[in-house]
This record gives sequence, structure tokens and C-alpha cells, in this order.
Amino acid sequence: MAFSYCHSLFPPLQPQNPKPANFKNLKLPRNKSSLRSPSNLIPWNSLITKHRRQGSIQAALLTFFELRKSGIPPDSFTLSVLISVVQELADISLGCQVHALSIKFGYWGEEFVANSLIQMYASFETIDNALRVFEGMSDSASVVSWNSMIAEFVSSELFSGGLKLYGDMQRVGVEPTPTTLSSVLKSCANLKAVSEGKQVHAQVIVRGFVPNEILETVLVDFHCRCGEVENGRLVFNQMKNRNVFSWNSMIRGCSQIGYREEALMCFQAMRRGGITPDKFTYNAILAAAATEEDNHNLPREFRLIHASVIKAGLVMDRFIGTSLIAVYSRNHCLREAKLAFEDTNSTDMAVWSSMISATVKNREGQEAINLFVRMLGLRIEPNSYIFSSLFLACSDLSAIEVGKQIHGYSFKIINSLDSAAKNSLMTMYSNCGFLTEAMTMFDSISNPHLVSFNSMISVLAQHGLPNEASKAFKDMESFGLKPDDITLLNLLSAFNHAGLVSEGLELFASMEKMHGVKPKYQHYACIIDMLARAGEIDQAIGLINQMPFRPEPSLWRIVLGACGKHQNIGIGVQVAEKLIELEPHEATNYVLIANVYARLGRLAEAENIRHLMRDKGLKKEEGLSWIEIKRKMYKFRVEDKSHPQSKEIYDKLRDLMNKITSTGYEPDVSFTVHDIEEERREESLWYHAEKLAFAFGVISTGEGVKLRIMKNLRVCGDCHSAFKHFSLITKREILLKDNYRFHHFRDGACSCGDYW
DNA sequence: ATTACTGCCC
Repeated sequence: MAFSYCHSLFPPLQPQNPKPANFKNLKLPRNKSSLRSPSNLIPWNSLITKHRRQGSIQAALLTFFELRKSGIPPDSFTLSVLISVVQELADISLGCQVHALSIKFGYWGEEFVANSLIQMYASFETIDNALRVFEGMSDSASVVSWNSMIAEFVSSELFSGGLKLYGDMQRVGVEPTPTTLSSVLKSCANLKAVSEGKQVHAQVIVRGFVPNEILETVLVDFHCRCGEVENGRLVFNQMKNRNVFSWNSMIRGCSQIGYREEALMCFQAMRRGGITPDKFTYNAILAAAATEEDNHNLPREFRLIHASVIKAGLVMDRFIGTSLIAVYSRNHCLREAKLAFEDTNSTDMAVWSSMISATVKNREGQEAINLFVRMLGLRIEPNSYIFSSLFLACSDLSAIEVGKQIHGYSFKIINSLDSAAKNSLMTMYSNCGFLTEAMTMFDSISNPHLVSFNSMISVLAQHGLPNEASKAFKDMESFGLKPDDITLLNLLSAFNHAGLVSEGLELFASMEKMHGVKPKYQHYACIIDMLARAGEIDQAIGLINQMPFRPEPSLWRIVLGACGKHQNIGIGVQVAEKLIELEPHEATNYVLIANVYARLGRLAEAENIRHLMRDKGLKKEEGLSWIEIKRKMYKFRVEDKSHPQSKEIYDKLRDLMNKITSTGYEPDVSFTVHDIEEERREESLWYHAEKLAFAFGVISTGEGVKLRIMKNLRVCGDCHSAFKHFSLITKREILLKDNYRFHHFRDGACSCGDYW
């Protein structure tokens, strides 16, 4: 708005030789009749001031130009008003010119002129200039100058600089005002400088500055932000008058540390007290809701609050919008989050960023990419945070081609991605089977943090590289970083995947002593998985019974799976009974026990279990495989014939199967479905989804090209064996990602060493 | 005849 004002003020510039606006080439209007020409300065100053007070910035400036033409030199009164006029125009080059005028007429160190200049430069967000003026003031600096300067440090988030300035102010003997102390307290709150802030609190009392609504509000905020809500509450309770600011601070304070009920009670008390909540209030109260994690039944009161937000006409507010998105998203209500998002109708990057991140967290990667495309269509510039979310979306979708495209695009938009985005890229490349690229990405992080190392160790664990994971762990320690629970979990999982039982047990036993991390449920689950898969089923069950957590059914399922692998029917049946009692409607439990029987050749019993399952109307999760060819993802089911090239795919697959049969592949019928006739059993193995995906990959790419295949369930033993042979006869590397780990097939062998 | 400093959201 200020700029359009400038345009009406200044004559059009010469098109060939545009010059910046300045005082010299101004053409003034001719109707001077309205402007008298007083011969002494005071009436001029009064007139300029009057115009400014009335909001007539243009008239104020014009009057000043008239004064210059009259030849009367301006004084400090003129200049201080003029500076505040220019400040409102928000034109930095005009600002520099009035600064120059102040120097020219010798008033640059005068208190009022300098104060105005500091204020002006502060409003232009050029703190260096403000500081230069301030430093030039020497003795003329008043408490207003100090306050302006300290406030400017605080609003530039240079909190310790603000505190330092306050110290200087005390040293030169300038007495603080309530304004000073509120800025100082804000610094303390941000720096979590508890004892300094408390000293200031004492000053507030000693100097008799209370009651003062602003100062008390800052005090509430200070105590809450330093984690001492009770102290904040104390200040709040002693306040004579509470306005919307003070209530907001109190509600915010409660919600920030998860006092959800307290926050709600404040909210209600506030409304009872006749104070209308504003957008800050709603935001604070929604933040309280957002802190609740995994609350599948979003409390009714928050739907009511959303209703109030709509009624108050605040749905378009970007802060409210992001809060609503966060609340719904965390509670797995993505549909509602999307509605709140559409209600904002916003082009604000942060709003889009929250929505994209919400979709990714709810595992709707494709939707995240759709949103991104829509966002680009609106010419909203993505930031590093959005890119990070998108990389995770691609990781989740295993969509490497799209991921690379977005990675490439990010170079065009952003100079360098932050380390969070690089961590996401690492995960993406790894998850899509590009281990080398993931490691390169790690190396490109100039100052890797804990999260970067954690991601790297997790990547190495998933790819079955325990030695490399241990090395990364040691590198991390030599970087001076202390491992957290995630680091240790990832390292345990590296040992688990590789079957390094004694290393795993050793690390598990030393977690608390060596690294000060108490094993959590996940650590126990990892070790139990490791023991069970290694055949130490009794030991695994022993640990389940003695761990300080209640085992989830999924833990028993791990044991049951291991019983199948190690053909332990005795424990298998016991565990299956327990599981079916706990979760009578979970199909996997029936499938697992049926597999235990099948592996032992007890096909009739296996069949009975499957019938039982079918009678209950339960269906096992369908096995699916994906392969990405030329930026398109192709999905296959078992015996899938939906692909247009289906005939070619089946021909190729039959050809491949016949070839590997002659190189020593033997079908393992224990992996077949058991309700089909004996003679069809072998053949049904041929058309498992991952084999179809592989055959499609072979006919769709050139010779020797590495193929990457994804699967939603764990790879079956027969496919694992077939893929080893495939890698040999097609001379291709094959990467198969199942829901547990990566298998790199090459020259007839798999990276997992057949241990998975 | 003059300037101006403070509180609550992603």
C-alpha cells in the first residue's frame, strides 16, 4: 500500500533512464494556494506534525518539500517527524536520504532524531543501521533509545544480544522502564535463562511496576516457557485485570507442556469471564489437542472447538489452519485434515507444508505428490521442509523415478537442502534399493547430527550390513555424539538381520551400563525376534515372560513365524492358541500356524486351519509386488493377468522357470496354497506376484539392467530360491525389498546369506 | 512544535 502511495506522489520516471525516487527530481503540484508560506519554522513543523497525526502522509511530505523550497533549514523537530513519515512509507532509499539530511544539518546525534532513525531502521529490519545510529548517540541515548534497540534485538531473535545490551544499559546507569523489562523477559524466556529471568521478575516487583497487564503477561509467558507453569499460574492468579493476551499466554503455557485439561478449563473460564477468544486462543487450544498422540477417538470437545473456529470466521487463518491440520492428522483423520486445509484456501507455504507432511505421515504418498503438483501450479515456492516430506513420500511408495525428479527439481529451487531433507533423501534412496546413493548422500552432509547417523545405521541394517553399521556407530561416537534409543535399536536390528546373535545380546546387555539407555519395548522385541529366528525359541519366550512390558500380539506372531521356520510344532501350537484367543479375527495368525503344519508335511491339519479361517470369513492380506518401469509403477497380484502384456509376461516367466529348473532349482511346495490339487501345486508357485514382476522387468528393460522389485509381505522361500537362479541365468542383479529387509541377488547368491 | 519503546500463534 505504501508503495502505491509513492507512485501517486512521484512523477512517472523516464522509461529509458529510470532513476530511483529522490527529492531532487520531484515535481511538485502547482496549486500552491492551499499552502501558505510561513516565514519562520515553527508553523511548518506544526503543519507537518498535524498532517502525520491525521494520517496524511502525502500532505506531510509535500509540506516538507515546500519548506525545502522556501530555503528555511529544517531543525531537529522537523527531521524527527519527517523520519517517522518516511518510516510509514517503508521505502529504504528515502530512509537513507532523510538520514543523510539529518547528517547534513548536523542533527544526527540529537536524541529525538536518532531515536526516530533507530525506529525507522528497525522497521526496515536493518538492525546494523539501527545499531550504527545508536552507537553514534554516545551520551544522548535516553531510555527510549535503549528500549528501541533492545526491542529490535528481541524481534530479530537475537536474544542474548538483547540481554547484553540490557547489561550495558545498567552499567551506564540508565534506569529501566516496564518496556525495558518486558523485552528482557522475552529474551530470558527464549533463552530459557531461568535464573536471570527470575532476577528480572524481582526487579519488576522492587520497582513497583505491577500491576501492569503487559508486564504480567510476559511474566506468565516467561515462567511457562521455562517449564514452571505453576509460577506462571501464580502471577496470572494475582493479576487484577486479565485481558485476552494474558489468557492466551496462560492457555498456551498449559497446552505447551501437555496440561490438556488445564488448558481447556482456562478456555472455558475465559469465556465465562466474558472475554472473546481470538485466533491466538484457538491456536493455543488446538495445540493442546495436537499434543495428544494416536488418539483414535478425537475428543468431542475438539470438534466443538473447530465449530467455534468456523463460527468465529477464523478458518482462513494460516496458523489456525496448520493447527487444525496437525490435530486431525495426528489422530489419523486425514479426511478432516484435508477439509480444514481446503477451508484455508491459502497460498501460504507453511499451510501447504503441514498438509503435505500430514499426508505423508498418514502414508498417502501419492496424495502428497498430487498436492505438490497443485502447489507448483499456484506458484508457491516449496522449501526444504516440503522437499523432505516429498522424499519420504517417494520412499514410502518406493517411487525412485519420481523421487529423483523431485530431488533434481530441488536443486533449481533451493541452494542446499538442510540436513533433515538430506536424511529423508538417504532414506528414500535406501528404501528404493539405491544403497550407494544413500551412502553418498550421507557423506554430503557436512555436519551430520544424531538423526543422520541413526538413519545411516538403519539403512545399513536393512541392507544386511552389520559390520558397516558397527563402523558407522563408532564414527558417530568419535564425532562426540551420544547414541540414543533409536541408534541402539537400529544397531540391534543390524545384528538381528545378519543373525549375529552373540553381538546382539552383548549390545542389549550393555545398553544401560555403557550408553545410559534403558531398553524399551522395541529393543526387547528386536532381541526376541533375533533369538526366535535363530532358533532359540525357548530363550525368546523366556525373555517375553521376564521383560517389564506386556507383550503385544505381534511379538507372539514373531515367535510363531519362527516355529514354522524351525519346525517346532509343540511351542507353535501353544503360541497359536494364545494368539487366536487374543485376536480371533486376525487372519495372519491362522496362516502362520497353517504354515507350521505345512512345513512339517502335515497338510491335512494345515488344511483344517485354513478352513477354520475361511469359515470365520477371514482373508489373509493379499500378496502384492511392484516394479517401477519408466516412472510408472506396475503392481502384480498372484496369478495376475490384468496387465496388457500379460501373455508375454507369462511366456517369459515359463521360459525362465524351465531354464532354472535345468540349473538346479527345485520347487518348494510347502509354500503353496493347500486347497489345490497336487499336480497344480508346483505350477502355482510359478505365478507368485514377485516372479511376475520380475518377468515383466526382464521384458521391459535391456539386458543386464538391474531390477528392483518390492513386495508387501515377506518373500516366500520358493521365490527366494528362484530369484537366486534368475540372477545367475539372466546375468542381472536383482534387488527385492520385502516388508522386512532387502535381498540383493547376484551371481546365484543372496546378500542375506539365506538367513531372513 | 518534536520522536518512541512492551504481551499471545505455524
